[in-house]
Amino acid sequence: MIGMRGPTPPVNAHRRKRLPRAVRSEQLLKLADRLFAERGFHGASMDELASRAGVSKPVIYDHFGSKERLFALCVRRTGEALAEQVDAEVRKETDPRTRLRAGSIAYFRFLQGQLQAWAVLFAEEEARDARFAAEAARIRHRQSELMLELMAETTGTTPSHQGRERLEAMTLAVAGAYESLSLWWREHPEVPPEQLADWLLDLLWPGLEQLMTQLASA
Amino acid sequence: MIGMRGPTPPVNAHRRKRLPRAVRSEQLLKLADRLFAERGFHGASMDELASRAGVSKPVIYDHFGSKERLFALCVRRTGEALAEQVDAEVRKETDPRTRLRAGSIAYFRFLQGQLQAWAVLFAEEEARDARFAAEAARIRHRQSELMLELMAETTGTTPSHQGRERLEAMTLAVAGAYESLSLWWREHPEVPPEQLADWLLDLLWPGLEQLMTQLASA
DNA sequence: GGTAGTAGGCTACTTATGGTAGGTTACTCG
DNA sequence: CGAGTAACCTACCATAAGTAGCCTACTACC
Repeated sequence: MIGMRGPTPPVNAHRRKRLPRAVRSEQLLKLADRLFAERGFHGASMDELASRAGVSKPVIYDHFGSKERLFALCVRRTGEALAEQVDAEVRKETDPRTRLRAGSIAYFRFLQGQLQAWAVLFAEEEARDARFAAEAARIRHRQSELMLELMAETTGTTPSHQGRERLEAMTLAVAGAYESLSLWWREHPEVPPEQLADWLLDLLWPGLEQLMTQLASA
Repeated sequence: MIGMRGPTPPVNAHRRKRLPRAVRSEQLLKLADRLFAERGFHGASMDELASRAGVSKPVIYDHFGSKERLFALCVRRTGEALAEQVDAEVRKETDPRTRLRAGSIAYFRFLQGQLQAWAVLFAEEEARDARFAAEAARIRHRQSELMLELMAETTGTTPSHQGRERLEAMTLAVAGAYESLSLWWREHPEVPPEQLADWLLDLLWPGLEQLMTQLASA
């Protein structure tokens, strides 16, 4: 019967447990997180994910459509978690400079605490393929938006269109600096998050403060 | 004779012109630059490159070994060109702030003038796959090194180990800011390079200047 | 308790493409 | 003018993404 064609008689079918869709999705996402972190995007195969989940490949495709969309989802979830963490810490403070410091520390602590998440985000730079540019950009935009929001709160004004454009550009640039520093950090893990935060504050705060007052009065 | 196996009788072999290795390499690299810029890394196929070059696939593999290495080479070349351009412009000036401005303008002009190169570098973010993390990082490091060198020139001192570590981290962060702003620029191409440079200078110079004096005296 | 309907699952396949084995031909140089 | 080699070819393999088409465990309802 080897090599016979057509619909196959059941062999394994009775062995596995069926799960409700939402549960299966969550399980697959968690396993995918781990797998991508371990092997990177292109190193991870859908077959391996299927095998780890004890499920066949089409199940995964039924849930996520494609490998890219699955990866994008993983990145997005991690990015959201990071943003939430930062947001929460920032809102415990009121003074702008202290807020930036708190947010920075939260940012680096998140990466430190979840090396796995870090890898998924950009440590391995897997997240930065063109196919995920949108997701990578989304993360920077989240940070940028948060900064914009806080700046508006602080200055109590809404900048002009010109000013808003500039602010957006600058907050994205700042987010890029954080991202880049995170990569440097991988080779210098002995530096504590507070140190990184203080370095960045010294570098960026003077310019940021001036920018805020400048655009608030404009 | 359809489907026959074994060594094939010549069919096309006599048609193409043979080129010296170096010339063929250069031709392939240029075509690869264009192809990657058009389709991105994963969208470009070696078969298409071979076909465009009027050559068969093994020729490419003989020259570059693998698709990844070919891509890495393209990225590296473009990065070198960028660095040279920036370096040249910077060295026309002497005042530190003016130098940074000149370098910044050169940086953005390069991207503007060579949209193709931009795409290969990181515009499409293709260059940022894990497999090319090394190349992407190399570009940031080039910019970082240039900054470090210029700072040393300016202050006329060599910082301590501690200071050097911090400086390296900060210059990489700055390079990340440039990179990130470049991505923002893609959606706002009407902003002139000088504007971007001035924005960044206002944001970064106060912190950088202070950093320089601080570490020069330490 | 049986049975229709469906959510959840499976096997086996196709396709696309990176990469290679092994051989042929044009060019160079003694 | 005949080695020897550089440049090149055809035909193939291997891997992994993605799909067609079918099966079956669970639920709801009679």
